[in-house]
Amino acid sequence: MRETSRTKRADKAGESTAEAALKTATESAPRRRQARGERRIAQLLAAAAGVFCRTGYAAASTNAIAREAGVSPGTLYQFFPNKEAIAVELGGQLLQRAHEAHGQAFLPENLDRPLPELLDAVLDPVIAFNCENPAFWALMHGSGVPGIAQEHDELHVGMLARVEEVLRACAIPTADTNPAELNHVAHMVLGIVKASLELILASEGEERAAYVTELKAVLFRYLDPMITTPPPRRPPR
Amino acid sequence: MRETSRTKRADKAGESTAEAALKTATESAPRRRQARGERRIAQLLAAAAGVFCRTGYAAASTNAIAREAGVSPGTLYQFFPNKEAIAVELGGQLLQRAHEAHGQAFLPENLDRPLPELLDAVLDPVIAFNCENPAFWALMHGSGVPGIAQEHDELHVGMLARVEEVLRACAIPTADTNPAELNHVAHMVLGIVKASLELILASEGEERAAYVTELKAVLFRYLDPMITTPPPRRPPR
Amino acid sequence: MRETSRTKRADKAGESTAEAALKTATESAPRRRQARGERRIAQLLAAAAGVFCRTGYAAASTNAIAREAGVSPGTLYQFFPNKEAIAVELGGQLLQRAHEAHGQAFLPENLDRPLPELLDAVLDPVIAFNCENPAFWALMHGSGVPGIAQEHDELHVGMLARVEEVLRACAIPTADTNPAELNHVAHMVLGIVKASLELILASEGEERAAYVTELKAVLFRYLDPMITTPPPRRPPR
Amino acid sequence: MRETSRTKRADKAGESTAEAALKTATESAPRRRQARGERRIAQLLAAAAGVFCRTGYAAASTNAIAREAGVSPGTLYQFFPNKEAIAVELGGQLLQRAHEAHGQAFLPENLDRPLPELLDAVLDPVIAFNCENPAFWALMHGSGVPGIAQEHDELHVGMLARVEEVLRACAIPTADTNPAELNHVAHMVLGIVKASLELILASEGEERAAYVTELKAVLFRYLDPMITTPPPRRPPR
DNA sequence: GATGAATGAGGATTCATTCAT
DNA sequence: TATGAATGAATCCTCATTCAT
Repeated sequence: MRETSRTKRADKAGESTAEAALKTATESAPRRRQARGERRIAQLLAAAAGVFCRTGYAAASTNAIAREAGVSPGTLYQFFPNKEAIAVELGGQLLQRAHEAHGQAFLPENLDRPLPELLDAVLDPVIAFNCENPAFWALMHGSGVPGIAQEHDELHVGMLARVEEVLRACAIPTADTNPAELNHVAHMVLGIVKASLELILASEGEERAAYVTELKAVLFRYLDPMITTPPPRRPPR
Repeated sequence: MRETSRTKRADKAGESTAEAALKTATESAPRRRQARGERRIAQLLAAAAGVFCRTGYAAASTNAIAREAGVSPGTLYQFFPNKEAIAVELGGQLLQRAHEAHGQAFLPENLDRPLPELLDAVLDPVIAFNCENPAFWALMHGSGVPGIAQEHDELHVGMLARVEEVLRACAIPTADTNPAELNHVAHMVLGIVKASLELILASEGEERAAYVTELKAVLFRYLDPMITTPPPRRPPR
Repeated sequence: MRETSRTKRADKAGESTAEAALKTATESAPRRRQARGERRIAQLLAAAAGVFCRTGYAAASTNAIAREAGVSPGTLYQFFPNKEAIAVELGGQLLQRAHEAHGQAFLPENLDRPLPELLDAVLDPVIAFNCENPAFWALMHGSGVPGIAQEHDELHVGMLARVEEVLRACAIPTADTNPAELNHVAHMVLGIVKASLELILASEGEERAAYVTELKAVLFRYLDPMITTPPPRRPPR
Repeated sequence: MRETSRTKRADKAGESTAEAALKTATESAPRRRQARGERRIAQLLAAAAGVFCRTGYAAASTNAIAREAGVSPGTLYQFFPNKEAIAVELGGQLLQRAHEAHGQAFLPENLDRPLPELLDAVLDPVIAFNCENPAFWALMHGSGVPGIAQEHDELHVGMLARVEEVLRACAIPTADTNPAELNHVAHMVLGIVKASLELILASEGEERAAYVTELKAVLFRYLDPMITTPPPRRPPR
């Protein structure tokens, strides 16, 4: 009954290249208009990020977002069919960037390193990303939006998979015999990271650094005993 | 101008002594009526707990709570001056029970035990309490209600203090030199417990047990190296 | 659709004397009950007077009246079918007393006195009554209750008639030729009295006395030129 | 936490200069839109005036006002933050016009005229204003709104001052010796005017004219004896 | 595209009134 | 009778969403 779907921008994005070619002649004006549209969207999403951060998704009113973006509510609805779509789009973008950050975190070569280095390599980008995009938490945590929940779940599942992958690569003995347990460990690791992230985001300066150190200590001590590896491990995949 | 306090009962203070005398003989009826009121309150709080659990405080409508309790909206307001008061009362009751559970958890004699037993002694009641009162999380986490936030903070500070106390009792070396670091460790411990609690609450049966075990493992491995007390420890699991 | 009518007490009041006679044997118990009922009604009306005085009729809640009377809302409805009935009953009682006061004010022999004495004789009881029954104004003025409005109108009409009567007795020349004008004068007199009454009620002590004097001065100077009766008059104050 | 002030418009402050530039060419459209808003406000205020007049402030529901204005309740709240603000705005506008009317009434040159002319000069504009703005009474009298009460008090105090000024100018002997008494006289005059105004507003045509005449007669006869200014006066009517 | 007015379904809360005890 | 809980319609107000310009 209600449109849960994407934004209207997606429709334009789906234009076939053929049509795009046809328009090259008169392209300057539309392009500018399209560019302005993009700017508006970015503007709106930035505003939404700010408002969501401050008040949470539920308490954020579309009017507040429009006002923060310096446009009228009508304009907002020119680009997003409803409030949820804003969150989904914003979540998507943040997710995209999160994936990039994580891609950088879970490099294959990291798997060969000793655990402390591995933790540095994986956690630092994740922490950095979250510090730079505080709205990410606000959205992913308890927005209650189905669309977001799905995205969040996808992200979560992805991260779980990556963590499990790392754990498997580190050759935890129980992992081979009991995949369920490995899953539990991965969940715990993720949970610990999230909990610490909250402390990290809430603090700054030296305190923040201290929490980062502490997080790594927790994970190191938790995971180190699980790791069989003396030396000989072969890169996964 | 607005009553923020408990219920609206006890308005009959102005009763003439004559009438009061008339009633002493037949006091059982009023008492039964009062009992009904208490039952309603319990009913309403239970309903509120359910609704808050499902939708969170902000999205919970008083009408929904009344409906869940099987009464009319007006009845709800006979016992609570406003939505917030319901949350505060419920939070207060849960807090009370939480304090009892925690009192049982942080017994002085536990401090002398080896870490694994200490963890069992402390965590088991906390976990049990949270499993039995899932609304506790829903309320304490992000209700946005000032009264609740205060209660939560008090609880949080109290728990931090207790954790620090335990840590200090276990003679963590850094604790003496650096109280700030001890505070960070306490925060981490609490964060880890909370994160795990979420996993524990979201699962059941064997999986839940597994997460409990995992939580204890995490904390043991995190804290054990900090403990000066020399010999008698045996890795858990 | 709604009972606008009298109270339930009225029903009992209407008991035929025959029935009353039948009951004389067992009268002591009922009489006490009835007496208690009367007390309750008096209690409730007193409470209503207070609340109406403080907040006005519209803003007065039945619960507040019951509370002020020290009884439960249910009890209030045992004696009055609805909020309006309370106002009507209270208005009726006050009106009764007002009529008594006015009856004392408009004595036939006063008509023969010189104007200053006449004014004293008429105004003093009216003023005294209103000072002693401040609820009278609160109710009569802008209660918006149809029943009250009617009572008020009756009172008003009655007073107008009496004032006209006095004026006519004083043989104002225009009164004979133009009854409409006489009516206007009566209205003005009443209006002036009411306006002054408000000032009188709002003040106390010497100030109140000053306003009383002023009121009489206004009326004297207004009416004196209209009076045919030639001889001996001396300006007041 | 809540906006008590004017309307919610003027939120577009954050507009980028780029868009602002785009619009300068087509400014007529926004202006027309704004004009529509102004019209709506006027419409709503007119509706409010009507409803307040009929039912009084307290009993007037915002939905009723919206309905009377032919708009939805939401629209009303687009322009006024709450019910009180409507009353305050309406009161303010009426007060403004009242001040203009009164400014016209209390011209300095009037003070030199004989009393009957002075009364004409002062009363006629006041009466005219009140006849044209019947909502003025409804609002100023017993709205119970703090904002209004303040406005009303200011008006009242202002009028008292003006009346006292006039009285002093007319060189009432007692005024010099006893300022308190002068104040009482001013209060009486105002009270008489108000009472008469009620009669005037409630009637029409010849009757209304008659009451106007009567009011002036009352005031003339009340004040004339107080005036020192020697001879030239002629009884009115 | 942009604007801001318009909409109306809800949500919190009150209160006159009724009812079981 | 007295009690106080129960009712539900009505009130003020909000906000996601739509529409005319």
